[in-house]
Amino acid sequence: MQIQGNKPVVVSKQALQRMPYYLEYLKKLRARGVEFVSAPMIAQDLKLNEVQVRKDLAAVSSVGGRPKTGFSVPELLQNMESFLGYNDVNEAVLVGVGALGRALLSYKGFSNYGLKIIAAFDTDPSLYNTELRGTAIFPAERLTELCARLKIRIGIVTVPAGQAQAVCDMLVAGGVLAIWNFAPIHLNVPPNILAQNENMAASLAMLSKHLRQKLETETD
Amino acid sequence: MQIQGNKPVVVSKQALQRMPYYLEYLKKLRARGVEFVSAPMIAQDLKLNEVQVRKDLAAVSSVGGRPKTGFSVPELLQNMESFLGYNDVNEAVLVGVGALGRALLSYKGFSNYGLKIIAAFDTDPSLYNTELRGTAIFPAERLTELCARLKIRIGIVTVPAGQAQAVCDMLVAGGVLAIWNFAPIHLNVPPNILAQNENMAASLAMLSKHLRQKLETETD
DNA sequence: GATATATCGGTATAATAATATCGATATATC
DNA sequence: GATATATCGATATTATTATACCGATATATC
Repeated sequence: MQIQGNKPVVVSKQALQRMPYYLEYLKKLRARGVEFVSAPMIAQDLKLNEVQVRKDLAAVSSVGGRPKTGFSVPELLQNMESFLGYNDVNEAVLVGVGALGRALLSYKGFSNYGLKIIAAFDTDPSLYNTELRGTAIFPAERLTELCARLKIRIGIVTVPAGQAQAVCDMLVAGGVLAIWNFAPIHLNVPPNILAQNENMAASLAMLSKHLRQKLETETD
Repeated sequence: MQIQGNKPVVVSKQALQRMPYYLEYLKKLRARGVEFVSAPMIAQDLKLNEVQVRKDLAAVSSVGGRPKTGFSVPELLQNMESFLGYNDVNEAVLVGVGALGRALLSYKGFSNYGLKIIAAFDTDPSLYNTELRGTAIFPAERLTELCARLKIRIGIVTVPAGQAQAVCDMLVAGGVLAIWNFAPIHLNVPPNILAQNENMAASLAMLSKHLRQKLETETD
């Protein structure tokens, strides 16, 4: 719960996950020079419910929208970015320099989301003391120590499923507060620590199920 | 809705997304030689509600569990894999051979999920007629044509946000039925076509919000 | 073999999230 | 300046999902 002005605004998990889509959409509008946008308009373009959009916007926007006009695009953009915390930078470490780890290290876009990966870790000695796109790679044994020393708050886990829990424990021991987990397993973390799963296997499950249904009805 | 035996079993979206975690968990049990597992046991390990687990299992498992014993691990595993469709192979194309696209092409694990990427596309001519880990890269202009000819059903979109909708349209034109979208935008697709978003920006939003709350209460 | 009990499966309730409804109002239009 | 209306914001309803409850039963234990 967050207090803005004097009305308490609750944001559901789902709503929070929709925010990045609003943000991208608003950026597109700004690029086109659009000054105002209404909830029904956004709803139409993003294929969402009008009321849902209005509630979502109410949660982030300090200033209300105006009848017949809607919301100011630049204002909404600023509110959204500050709401999502993309303005202040969070430093992170990445553990597991495999294919996926490498891709994330190479991705420049994270700076737009307030994320900065400042070190990587792996167990492969041939990688030690090398760099990938400017990020140094350290031995996994030093994970806890370096997290603590550098006051790292975010750990990105891109190791195979079998090692993910061990890595997670090391991150927690190092004082990390939030973990972005790409392994398809449940991580046990203490309360107060967030384990956010990037559940690619779940996406694949959705794809697979959809396809099966389509192909079944096709052959009926 | 799915009919097994003669009782209709509905699987909620959320339940479907939990399945991969059950699957990995069951694999771990099998590796340890565990023969039976009960819903309360799974719930405890995966930090889920016992009833939820039982309902989820009921949705996939043709055979019920037994009091005092639970479910047979191998049986459950088999049911889960066939439920998720990981046994039959779906062919896919990938569009956008950037950092992320490369990572996905390099990832061997997709075969475990019944996914096989058989071609990649990009607009960079220097990539044409090259291969990445055995997957040929074609010009993006040929996307629709090749999808249709190869009867591809799944498209993986790893292009920047600005191009995602155009790529999506080409895939749909080529007869693709399901799209796995990594761009942080909403894709407009016809009904019957699934646009499954891998919403990494949403994960970052969750991380960012959690951190902000933690750090705020710390300084109070 | 009798008894106690862990677990199951079904039904009921509660919590959460999405959508519908409606009066109020600022602004575009005449 | 008067009027019509698009949009807002608040409240009510519905849908979905999660959790609690409870009788039935197979099996472990004595």
